[in-house]
Amino acid sequence: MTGSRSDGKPARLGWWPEVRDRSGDRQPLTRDQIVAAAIKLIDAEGLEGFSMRRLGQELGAGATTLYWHVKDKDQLIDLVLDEGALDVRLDDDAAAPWRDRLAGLAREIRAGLKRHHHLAPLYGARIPAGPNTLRVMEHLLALLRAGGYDGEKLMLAFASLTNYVIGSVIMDNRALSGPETEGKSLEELQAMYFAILASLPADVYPNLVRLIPEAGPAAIAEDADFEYGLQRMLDGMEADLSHSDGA
Amino acid sequence: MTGSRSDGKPARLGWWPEVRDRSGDRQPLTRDQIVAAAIKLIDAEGLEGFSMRRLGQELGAGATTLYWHVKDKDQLIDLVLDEGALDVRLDDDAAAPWRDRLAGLAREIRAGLKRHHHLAPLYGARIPAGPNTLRVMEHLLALLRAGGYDGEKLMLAFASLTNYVIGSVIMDNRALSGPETEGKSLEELQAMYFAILASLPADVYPNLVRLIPEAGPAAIAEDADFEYGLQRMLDGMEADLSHSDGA
DNA sequence: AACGCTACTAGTACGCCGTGCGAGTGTCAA
DNA sequence: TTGACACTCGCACGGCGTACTAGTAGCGTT
Repeated sequence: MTGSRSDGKPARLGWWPEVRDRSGDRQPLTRDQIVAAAIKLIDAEGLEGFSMRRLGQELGAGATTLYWHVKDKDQLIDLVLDEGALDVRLDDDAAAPWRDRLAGLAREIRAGLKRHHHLAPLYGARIPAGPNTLRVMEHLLALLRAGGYDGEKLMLAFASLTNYVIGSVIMDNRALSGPETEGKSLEELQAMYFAILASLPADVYPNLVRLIPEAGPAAIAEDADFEYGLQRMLDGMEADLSHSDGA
Repeated sequence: MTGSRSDGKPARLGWWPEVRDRSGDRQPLTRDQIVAAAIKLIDAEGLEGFSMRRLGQELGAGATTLYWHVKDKDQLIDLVLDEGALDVRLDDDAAAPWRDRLAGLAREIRAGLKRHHHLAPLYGARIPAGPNTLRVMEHLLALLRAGGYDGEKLMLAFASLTNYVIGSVIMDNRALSGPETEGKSLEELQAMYFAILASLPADVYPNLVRLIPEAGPAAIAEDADFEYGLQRMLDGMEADLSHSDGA
């Protein structure tokens, strides 16, 4: 390998500045590679650690090289959101009861969003209208329609459901203000939050102080609050639909 | 007023470089002033236009002066959130039906959050545990408890409701990705979004294409979607409570 | 074999950003 | 008069997004 002289090329002296042989890694960067690396970087380091320079470094490329494949940091983020957060499997069982299918889809979307939880703050800033997003939206709309939603109410139900799902994801991922929260995990942050609530003056905030101890572990479990609100909203939707049927 | 010589101080020559007389504006900067100016600046220019340098300039102070009053940009943002977004009036009518009081409070919180709509993306990043936030939380908890919520379910209902309210605010304020959205108003952004949906291939996204035309103006009206989901969730909550009562 | 076109890479530089540091300045108590 | 304190601010550092421009590799054409 090194210094072989019979490959048809002139011998090269090791200490002499050679042209770098890049025949091997010459396959150029692709946008997909960049997006994938960005997702990986954000998952690993959070949004703080994500910069164009850093991403280029991660790819073994110059920072400005990325700008040939991508217009903007914003555009890259849109791609990341659509690729990373909205890659949701949509294989629901058409034979199952409508309500269960709807709940399953809502859970699926939530799980997709939570899969890359550092992206959560971005949902509040951008509407990614990419293929994955549109596919999920279309699927949800079709399901709502299958349950009897139509016309004006279809849009209202659609918006309400997405508002709730995204809201629940965002609320799960917020960093507590005040105390130092740098390298803390979500569980640690939650524990800190609970400690603060418990330490409040009980005469001013009687309900806040009692909230966590009274709730017990079941209410604190992952997805418990999401599930409760989801079921209540579905309750209301079913009732509303059957009421409209009767009218 | 100008040049009066009888005030006990030596006469000053107008053209001679005097020590700046700051006895008038010498009242030092306060944290409250800074927070108020930050809110005003963000309201006027959005989060993009908000920087410590810019804020200092707005206050006629050096950028680094702010750091005597405030630890961090992050800390300042926490203060801004608590002051600006959570200053909600909590004067509800205790004689009104429980459900109406709850709906009113939810609307009030939403309206407070929307009052400074550029702050919306920040709700997804920070939990402000300041006095205003805590006051609103306490009030909502008390109201839920008054309706019959208790123990484990109190926390679940509380979280579900706040998830939904905040989710709805955030979703209202997102900028559409893709097209240029720089100086656009929210209405213009919404119109652009609708246009994109309408332009989708109808064979792949049949429901998305029909969504807006079929929904009509009533479904697009401000707060219409929020109100629908809120009512459905309250439906479900009431049903759940009465069911628990009976059991 | 030579040329030119296109796809792609990357260094430099500009104007922002948050903020640590240290040197200042006015006020008031001793 | 002195000294402590409250408060202000310029400077500088390292990092950011990205416009611009000069480059290089590979390929199709001549």
